[in-house]
Amino acid sequence: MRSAKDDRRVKYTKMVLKESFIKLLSKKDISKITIKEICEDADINRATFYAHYSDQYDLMRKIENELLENISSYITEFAKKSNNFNDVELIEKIFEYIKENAQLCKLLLSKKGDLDFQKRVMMLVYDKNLIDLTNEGIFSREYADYIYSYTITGCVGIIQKWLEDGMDKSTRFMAEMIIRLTTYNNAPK
Amino acid sequence: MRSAKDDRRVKYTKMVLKESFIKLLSKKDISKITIKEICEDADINRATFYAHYSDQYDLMRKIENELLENISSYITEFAKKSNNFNDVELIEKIFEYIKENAQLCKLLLSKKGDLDFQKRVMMLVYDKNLIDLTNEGIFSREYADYIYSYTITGCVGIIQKWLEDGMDKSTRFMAEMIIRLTTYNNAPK
DNA sequence: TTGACTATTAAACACAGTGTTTATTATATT
DNA sequence: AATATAATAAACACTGTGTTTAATAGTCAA
Repeated sequence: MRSAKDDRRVKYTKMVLKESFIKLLSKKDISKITIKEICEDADINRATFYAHYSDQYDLMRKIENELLENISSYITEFAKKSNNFNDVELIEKIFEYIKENAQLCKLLLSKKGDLDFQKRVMMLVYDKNLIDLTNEGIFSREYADYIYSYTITGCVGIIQKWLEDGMDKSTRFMAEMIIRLTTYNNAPK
Repeated sequence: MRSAKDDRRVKYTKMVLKESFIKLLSKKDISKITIKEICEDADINRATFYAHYSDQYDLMRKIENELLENISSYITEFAKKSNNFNDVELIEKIFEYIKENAQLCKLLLSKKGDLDFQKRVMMLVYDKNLIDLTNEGIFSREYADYIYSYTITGCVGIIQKWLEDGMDKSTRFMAEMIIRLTTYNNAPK
């Protein structure tokens, strides 16, 4: 069962292209990065780039999706190993992951990054693991949807600030704060 | 006191360039929009574009700043006219402005827009007019900063959802919800 | 290790858009 | 009406794009 995806050459090509792209992204905005430039840095033929990606934005999107998958399995792994954990610990895991992968995360989760992607990261936690506000009957349906949006984007803002400040607060401090801020008890039925 | 800014020709040039750019932006991503394309649509010489803007991102930034100023004066105007108003009414004004300028606001405030700009819009309200959480002594300084980030970006998320849903909730409904969500009473000193 | 497979390569291509300059024309302001 | 200057058309060299070609080199399964 031979697949191009498993070919060492392909793996190498994609790896170095991603590395060079990230290196460039830390220096300038994606709109100013050219494909020629990425390929020269990676020492990969330009035609080869086009065999895998349509442009720098496509490459970016694929890096984002990979990060998303990595965070997801990181959390799943944690949930499997420890059979007794609470919400704070789970959210702490997210912060730990970000800290361990700070270089990339700083680029993708900063205020210059793509908000839609950042929301998806937050949804990883909230969709699967946290209290469903509607089911608890605290809020009406129409309220719950808005609260969900508020919570998700609010958390994005928190993480951005944490990254901007050089991640000086502990992961535990952050996780506890998030839990506190996202637990509402002051809205009408 | 003659200034190039006041020249009718300049005003016209800038106006049609902005119009064409916004028209294009509603059809495709800014990264796919070329200066040649903008100029052809606006029927303006390309050299003239460069006399005013460095590229499409520069043009975008200037449109954003203008919108920001317009919202700001819209609010100031309201505050001047009515000598008795509360926070809900003030926030309602923001929603009203967005509704009145839906075409542009949908582009700049949507999830594809620039988060940093969107935060600045939210700060217009929060910095000047709403309760200073720290001063009230409810939160410690380090908490207050994070709560501020959470609140600002959270509000961005709410407005995005409102726009995505076709602004079907009333401006009053939205304003009251925002007030309710951004009034915290469950954090430690 | 061999042989089939295929990813990568260098080179070339036409093409589109960039950013700037030049002399000329058109318009605005006082 | 005179002066100032914004906008223009045309041309420029240049950079990057996306694709194609035939040759090369690396990979994997038997």
